[in-house]
Amino acid sequence: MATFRLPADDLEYAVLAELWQLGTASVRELHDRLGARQGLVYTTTAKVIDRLREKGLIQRQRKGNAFVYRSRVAREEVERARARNAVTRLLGTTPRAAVAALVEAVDDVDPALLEELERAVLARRRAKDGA
Amino acid sequence: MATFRLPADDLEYAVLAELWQLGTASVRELHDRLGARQGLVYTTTAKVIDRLREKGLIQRQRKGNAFVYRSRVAREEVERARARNAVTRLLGTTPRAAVAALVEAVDDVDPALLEELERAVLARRRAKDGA
DNA sequence: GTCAGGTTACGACATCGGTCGTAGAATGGG
DNA sequence: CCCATTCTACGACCGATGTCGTAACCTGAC
Repeated sequence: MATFRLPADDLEYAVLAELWQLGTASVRELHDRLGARQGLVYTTTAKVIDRLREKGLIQRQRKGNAFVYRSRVAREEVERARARNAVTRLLGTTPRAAVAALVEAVDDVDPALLEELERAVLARRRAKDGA
Repeated sequence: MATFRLPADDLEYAVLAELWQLGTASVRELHDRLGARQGLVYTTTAKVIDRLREKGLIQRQRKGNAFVYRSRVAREEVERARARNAVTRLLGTTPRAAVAALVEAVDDVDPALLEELERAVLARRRAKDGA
């Protein structure tokens, strides 16, 4: 059975996520925490970080002989955009079937999140009713 | 605010979806329904279809001077894989926050699907309890 | 049999992201 | 002041996908 396209590892996003958590970090730190774990060489991590900077998603500041980076985008906003994007793609053609597949996927990835999902749905509904 | 990467149009998936719906279709038909709507030229649609064939996701059969195509993969299976994939990526780093963003996204894309989502969650939970 | 018109085959180019190598720049120890 | 260490800059390549253009191909009508 042909696998239906495995997307990239999303290293860029991983870097952003790490920056959200750390606040600021040097290439070295990010590499040790991300790139190295995946067997990548230092310059690979550096390149990814640099492309993020080119896109304006992160900023940097000289510190000693290196730079420390910091995210320029709010985590929530990016999460929202990502989710929005993924959901839009997923629900494009067959919304109902896709919703079921979505729930199933969440459960598969981590059963505990199914409850979380239920809570989130209820919360969202409450918010709407209230509004 | 820098947009966080707009993915491809997923023309390949659109073709697959169309084939699931139509059963079989020629390049011409698919192009009129998909490519043309996006302002693409005929050969672009044809190329996309041909790459799908190379990957073994669809098959074809001569009919007159053209080919008619048919999907080789089950819709459910692909939907599942796509959902699985998207959810895995989304929930990668910050599961809880991501779940909330997910629900919000579903609601934004189509409010009616929020109920559908709730139903799906409950159904899934019932299925698990039963199991 | 021939030819016009639709169809297919396929090479080409662009972009994006992952991946690396090399070369050049900055720094700190001696 | 000089060198080794570290870091940055950046060009290069790859695979996937979107996008076309051109050339070859087939078929049906005459």
